[in-house]
Amino acid sequence: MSIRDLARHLNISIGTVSRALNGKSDVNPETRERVLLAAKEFGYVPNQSGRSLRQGTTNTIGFMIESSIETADNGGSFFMPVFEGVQSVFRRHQLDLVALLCGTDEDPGAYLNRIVGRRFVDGLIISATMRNDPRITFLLERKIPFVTLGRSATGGQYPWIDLDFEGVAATAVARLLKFGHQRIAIGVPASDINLGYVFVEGYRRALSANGISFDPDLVFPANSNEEGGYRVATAMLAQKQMPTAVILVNENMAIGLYRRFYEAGIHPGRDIAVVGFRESTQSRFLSPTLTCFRISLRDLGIKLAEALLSTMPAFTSNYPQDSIDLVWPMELVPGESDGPWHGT
Amino acid sequence: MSIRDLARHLNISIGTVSRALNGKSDVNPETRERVLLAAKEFGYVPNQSGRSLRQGTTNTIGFMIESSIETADNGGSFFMPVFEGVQSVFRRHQLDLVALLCGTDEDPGAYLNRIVGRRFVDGLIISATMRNDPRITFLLERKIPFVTLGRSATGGQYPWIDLDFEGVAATAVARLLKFGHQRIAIGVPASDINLGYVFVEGYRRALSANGISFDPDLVFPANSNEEGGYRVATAMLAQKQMPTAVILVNENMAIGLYRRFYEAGIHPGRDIAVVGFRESTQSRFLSPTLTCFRISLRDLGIKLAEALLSTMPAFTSNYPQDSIDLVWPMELVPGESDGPWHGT
DNA sequence: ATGGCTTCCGTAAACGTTTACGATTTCATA
DNA sequence: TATGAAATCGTAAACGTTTACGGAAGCCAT
Repeated sequence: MSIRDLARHLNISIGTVSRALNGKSDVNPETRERVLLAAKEFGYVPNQSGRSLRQGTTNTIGFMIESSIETADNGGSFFMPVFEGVQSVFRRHQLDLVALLCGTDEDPGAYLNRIVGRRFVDGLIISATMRNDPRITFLLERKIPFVTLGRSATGGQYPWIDLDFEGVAATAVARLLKFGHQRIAIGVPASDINLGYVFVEGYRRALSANGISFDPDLVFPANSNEEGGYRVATAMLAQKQMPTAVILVNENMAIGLYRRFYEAGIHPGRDIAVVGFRESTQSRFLSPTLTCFRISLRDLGIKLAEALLSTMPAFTSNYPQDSIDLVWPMELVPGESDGPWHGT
Repeated sequence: MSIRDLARHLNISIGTVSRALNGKSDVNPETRERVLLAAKEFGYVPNQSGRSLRQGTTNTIGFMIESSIETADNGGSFFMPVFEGVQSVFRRHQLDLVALLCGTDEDPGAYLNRIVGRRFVDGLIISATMRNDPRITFLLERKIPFVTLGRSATGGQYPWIDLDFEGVAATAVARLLKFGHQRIAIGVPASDINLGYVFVEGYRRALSANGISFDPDLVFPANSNEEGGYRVATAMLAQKQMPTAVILVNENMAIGLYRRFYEAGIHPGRDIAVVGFRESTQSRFLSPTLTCFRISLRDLGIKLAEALLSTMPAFTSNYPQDSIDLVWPMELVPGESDGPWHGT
């Protein structure tokens, strides 16, 4: 069922059919009606390859999400709602969104090169941004529209949206200090992911703002999953003077940390204060429920989509290019996992 | 950088370039060498649209995963590893894999129609199969190669791979009976997803095999997330004679159930036995650790890919079509969440 | 020397669209 | 009636590939 068949059936030229379907002005309203009707009747859907070839645009956007061993187990819970939000915007513009997962056995750069080289997508959303991210320089020099979820130290002019990890760390520190805690630990990702730097930077600044000196022994790098949280707790227990509070970079670490403390007979929320990121269905059902930060991932996705569209020539009129760099604020949700310090 | 540019630069025809790149036999080894070298030098990657248009095949496979509200929070942890496995197979055949997430505000049928109509993919992997799944009949009549993750009651001839939920339920029941439990509850998805039927069927059969009559009051339908587990526990607590054991369809429900029992002062593993599905990083770090079932999701993905390839004409020679319907066995991993019954 | 076979390569058509351009008709206006 | 503008539509080229077909050259056996 090609446009040619449709034209033959209607006894008009394929050019007219195409114009009718694409809403061009120079076509009789009556014939347009006939074309649209026939198209619906035969279930005609334009062949994307033919269209792409002619227009040089594929009408699809790629969302590159990581699937590393480290985060494979929990990454999905984060990305799904974001994806939803992105898609809700793109659908309005007839853009299809596909998720691109680079396998762990393939180099992300090579993967990206193949995807981009094939002219597979018109634009890209990049996540899990590294501090030095070769993907960014690659896309910049190829002039492919993209937006990153997570800022980066990589140079160049490109839009990004980032969660306010600095603010999260600062808020958590301030809260714990107010509770009377003095030795506040922090669990950060061991990888080169940029948010780790931002997170610890916020932590450091909040401490110094309150006149507390930064102690590198209180920074615990770990994988950002349950196993990492378990290791953080183990490391904390091994210290001469155990911290009385800990801030974690996600909720999966909290589960592992809870476990280790459970084994040691230490009760989070009573014997030690825990603040995590991010509020989720899980965080509300842990025992104790986790003090964490709320964010609408769907809204985040919407913003991401809009930021990307603002850099794509065909859409830049609808989405002005002002202030596309954005630090996403988050609201603290108190749980049972932290509270006043009543230790020695 | 098109094939034409490449040909011009090498002073040969574009036909020869194409043949050289595609490994056809009728091309001088020496010129092939030159072509390959130049292609690499200029970073030439064939335009997928042009290729698709000519060949009628897109070299991409779609993996349709659901993103419903219910499972958005935990679905990712399941799919990511499966995706990895699928991709590892497809990469060997130069096939690109993309994840297709149908938004919650769009009808899955319409979504599929658009994707298929555009000739976007050569084949599809369908997951979260419903008991009556219109997607299946649609793909069958369109003759699009596909494989489903999860069997279905929908008629027709198509390959599927399913986890052995029937076996899981049976094994769990047998184990709990051996522990002396008599009133064994089961938490099942409230939706029309097919695995719910299979799950409860295995439960029912295992009971009758052991001479225990099936009690519908012990079947608790719920959303398969933390909140659902919480509700199951609440419903259990409300019964005159509370069940002494419960089998859950996933680990997220276990977290919610744990929470509700925690609030009621009831300790899973001591006061009530819990068996969940599926072993994950999480299940090992819950307190108590969850008795559940192990499965290699990556291997599952590999099998899915092979099953799909066996139905695609271009690959059917490498992947024979025998026995593509597969029930995936799973191994029980004992945890702390169940044990002998020492109640009244 | 002729014929036939092999090897290698160029030519051109085809895939399904979109769109610039020109042709035809209509219609109001001078 | 002649003229020009507006409305509508058909024609054909172009996008980047692949591939069927045929031609040219080289080689060997007759």
